[in-house]
Amino acid sequence: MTAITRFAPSPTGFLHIGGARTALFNWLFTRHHGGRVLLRIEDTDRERSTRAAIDAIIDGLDWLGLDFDAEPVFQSQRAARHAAVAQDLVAAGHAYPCYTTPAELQEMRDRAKAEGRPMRYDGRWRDRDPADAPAGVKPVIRLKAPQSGETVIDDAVQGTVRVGNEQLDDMVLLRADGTPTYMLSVVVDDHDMEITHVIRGDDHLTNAFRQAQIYEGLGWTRPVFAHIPLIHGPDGAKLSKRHGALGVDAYRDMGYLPEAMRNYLVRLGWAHGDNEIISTEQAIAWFTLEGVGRSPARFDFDKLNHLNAHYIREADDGRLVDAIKPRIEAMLGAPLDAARLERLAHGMAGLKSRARTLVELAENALFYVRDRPLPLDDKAARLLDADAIARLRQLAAAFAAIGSWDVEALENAARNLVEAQGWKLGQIAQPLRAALTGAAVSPGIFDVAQVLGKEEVIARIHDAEKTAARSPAAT
RNA sequence: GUCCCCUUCGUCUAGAGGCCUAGGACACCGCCCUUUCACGGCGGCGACACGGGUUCGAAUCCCGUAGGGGACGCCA
Repeated sequence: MTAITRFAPSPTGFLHIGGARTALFNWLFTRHHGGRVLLRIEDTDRERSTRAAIDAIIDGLDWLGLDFDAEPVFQSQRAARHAAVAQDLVAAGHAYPCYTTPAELQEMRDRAKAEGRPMRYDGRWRDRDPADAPAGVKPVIRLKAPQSGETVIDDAVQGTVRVGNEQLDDMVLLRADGTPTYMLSVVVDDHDMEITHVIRGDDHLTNAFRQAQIYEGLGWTRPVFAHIPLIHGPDGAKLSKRHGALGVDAYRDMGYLPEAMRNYLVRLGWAHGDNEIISTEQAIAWFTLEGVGRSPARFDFDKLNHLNAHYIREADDGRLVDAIKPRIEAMLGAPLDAARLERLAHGMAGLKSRARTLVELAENALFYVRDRPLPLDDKAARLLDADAIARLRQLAAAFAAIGSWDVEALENAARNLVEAQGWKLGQIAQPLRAALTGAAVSPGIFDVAQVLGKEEVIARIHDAEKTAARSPAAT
């Protein structure tokens, strides 16, 4: 099968997580079946569409690693084509000018509301002679929709969905000012772009009925529709700014890796057996519409974090250093020199199994590149009591005597000292950790010492002695 | 209100009539590993919304009920 799909956001805000998933599904689907994914910017609402939003969306898609097979189509530039199609429909007798005034429409709306039924245009100009047109009123063009029978959609995700045609009315195709409405634009663009599969959020499911009627009037064959469930917030309601409705750029800033994001998003509403860790290649190989669920899913940061931690562990050390460099420089307020970057690279193996996000990774890595003397957190300060300092002094002497500065030598030196003195390893390992990292938690302390180098280790131990002397830690 | 859709552990889900005393993952709780914290390993807690059918047999099929969501514009 050759598939042509499209992702069609309206640029009235950032690319939110639901849109990102819709884009992902379209992308996966076409990459799986072979074909093309297109991007169409639905910017016909010139009031609300902004260049900044367009850039944010394209930028977000790019970060997620979703590429398109052609330059984006801007819907606003196709208005003339849309209007021409509407006129064709009028000529063919499938649409007609309607001179109903806003006041009359309001009247219909009020009556509908009073009678407890949805507002439906009553078709008063449907078969009326345009010669009756009141002077000075610009008409809208409405579709002459079927009034009986039903419209049926065979949705690839939702199954067969049907609605009685009496539920639908003659929708506006062209506004009084001659501009096309969304319903018309979408149909014409999808047709002209030769879209074979329309994969979009199921908030569009009811629109599909009306669009099907337009296809009908035009005599065009319609694409396969696939309406995927929306992503909901933790409370089960539509994702709003209150919960996770952030732009994908916000997730980038929070330190998520694009591959983690893709893995998380593809598992939201789609499954392939019990597989959880799914590479993009794997997802392409496995992705089909049959695997898409019908019920909405809630966004869950815990699971995203878990996946992100996994992909951080898998990531190349150099890439991670590059990723946290700007974050660390921002925290330090100064650029990192080559020696410090080197330290980060060497320390990365121990760092990356302990971080769920790049933000955490950067924070945990800070001690490697900070200027001496290191600030101590409360727990570290408490670890460095007088006894601990005394032990550390002996440890420093043992370290100073080490010839080959490797992890094994460091650990042996420490263990020998512990044994000779009848201590427990923790009695020097924890104070050493406090002295070298300023915290009670860190990667393996001999690894840290190895990465820091002999000179720095001895110096940091001396710093700790001085600090402790200045303000004796409570016991 | 009307129409449409949805309903398996707290969350994401597997399940397409017997393989289900319902499986996996996240989270949570233990234990192991261990100098700390992670990682990893092992184990635990925990769900078929409810009520009727159909069937020898239902999480799976049908009908109701309840709950949730979405759509009802000369917005997209």
